[in-house]
Amino acid sequence: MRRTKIVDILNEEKKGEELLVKGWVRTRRGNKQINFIAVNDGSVIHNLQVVADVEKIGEELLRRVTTGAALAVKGELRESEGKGQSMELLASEIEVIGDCDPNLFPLQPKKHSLEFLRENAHLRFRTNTFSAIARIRHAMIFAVHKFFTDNGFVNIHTPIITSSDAEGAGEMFQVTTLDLKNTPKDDNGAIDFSKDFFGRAANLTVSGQLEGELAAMGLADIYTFGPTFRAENSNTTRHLAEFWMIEPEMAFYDLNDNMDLAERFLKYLISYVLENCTDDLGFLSQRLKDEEKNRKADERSMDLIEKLKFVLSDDFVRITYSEAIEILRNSKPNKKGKFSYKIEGFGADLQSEHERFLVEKHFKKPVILTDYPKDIKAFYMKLNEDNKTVRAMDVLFPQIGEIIGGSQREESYDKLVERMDEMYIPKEEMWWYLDTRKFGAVPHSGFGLGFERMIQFVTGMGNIRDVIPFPRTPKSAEF
RNA sequence: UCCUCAGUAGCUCAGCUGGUUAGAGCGGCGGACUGUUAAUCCGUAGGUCGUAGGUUCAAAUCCUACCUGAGGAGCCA
Repeated sequence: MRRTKIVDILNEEKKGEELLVKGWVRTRRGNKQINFIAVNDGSVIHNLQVVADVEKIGEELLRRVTTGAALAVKGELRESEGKGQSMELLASEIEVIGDCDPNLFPLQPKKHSLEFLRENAHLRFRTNTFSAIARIRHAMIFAVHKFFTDNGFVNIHTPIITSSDAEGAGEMFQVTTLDLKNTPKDDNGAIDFSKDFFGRAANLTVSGQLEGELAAMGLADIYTFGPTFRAENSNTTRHLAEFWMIEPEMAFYDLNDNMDLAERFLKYLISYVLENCTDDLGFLSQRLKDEEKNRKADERSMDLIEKLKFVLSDDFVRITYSEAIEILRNSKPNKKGKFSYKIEGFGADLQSEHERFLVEKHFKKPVILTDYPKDIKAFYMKLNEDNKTVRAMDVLFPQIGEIIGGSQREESYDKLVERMDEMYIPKEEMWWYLDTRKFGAVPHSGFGLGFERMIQFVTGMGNIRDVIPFPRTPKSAEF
């Protein structure tokens, strides 16, 4: 007999059928005559209630039906006599596939803290919250590929190991096969990487952008979707040392085209999840509501699903950095000295408190900031005519902050070289990048979306370590 | 990396202005209950009070260092 997934039982008319169900026990309760077993098989957030006649199934076997144990249950699907569910499986036969010692199994049929579950990341797929997040994460992975495929983009696998250390996106993890206890030295006493595996120093990538640009200069519209590594000692709820990034790069796109695509892309992902992950979103939404009960009324945030629909319904606000500075300079908190960092005028780097003010208080919707001062942005961004600002764009979301960073790229060879000199970027190593500005250079643009931050927004999870199965952060690489 | 807070039973936490034998709820186990929904009721076991040092007649409680975790900041996605 073939096993039926619980998701299919709930979605299809199977009343009266003899079925085989396999899954893990969430809870068992009952009395001497009858037991109720909540079984979950990961296919859907809902459990299937298995009804076991104690005499028929046997007390001995039911004793082994503990929270966490794996079962195979044969029985007839029928309408439930109880109230909490419409269907239930009346067991004719139960097999314990895998026992689970209730004294040792860490997960109990009760609420656990997210911190505790993080320490038990190997088992947290058994919980409602994490199975919901995992299914939503999967749906979004699919939606990313679908969006770009439908729009004629080509997916490019950019290298995970790179030898370029000029990308400037952050501290890098070194990759080496040298014996760390006995590293070869050159004449100056420095480590001689010519003896290393690649014949040069190598790192884990911090961004696929530069290679993505190469591909866009032939395929026109490409995107990458891969792991990215930052060795920054960042200890926050929105940073990981290993995270997944989506980086589209488009030839013939200017900054406006870039913003249009970014907005359309984000809205597509949200609407895809709204349409396809109704049950899981509903669960997470309720979870947040329960959590918010402990908070003061004015600190409570919008319902998760409402919040997602709200983002879809409005255009994102698009303003320049200079306009944002003016708004902030004249804002109440700035005048009253409520900001930790006072805004005086052009040139200031926006702090999270300022971004949050713009998004959550002033506009109350996602904001795209453009045309930042060149001094606080990367070398490859296209210089504006004012010679002061660059065609950068940051998409700011409530709670998350910067979810997308992008720009129109500098396509002029001379200007790019000038910027690299100003910022001490070694040109020799970047000959291949500069080549694209020599041979048929065209205006082009792109952006990077932190995938986990997007999942945070969609699931409402406060800590980024809870939206990736096995988070890598400073001092933490368990599992 | 900086600031703040926390670390006591399997989990969530109380005890902390030093003073008998360290508590509760949940979970586990045993029992009761003819349909339960985080079932309910009765009983029961379970602790090197994060680690190391110090102060004291006496430390879960005070001090120092370290480790771990959380929140915020910076860096960014």
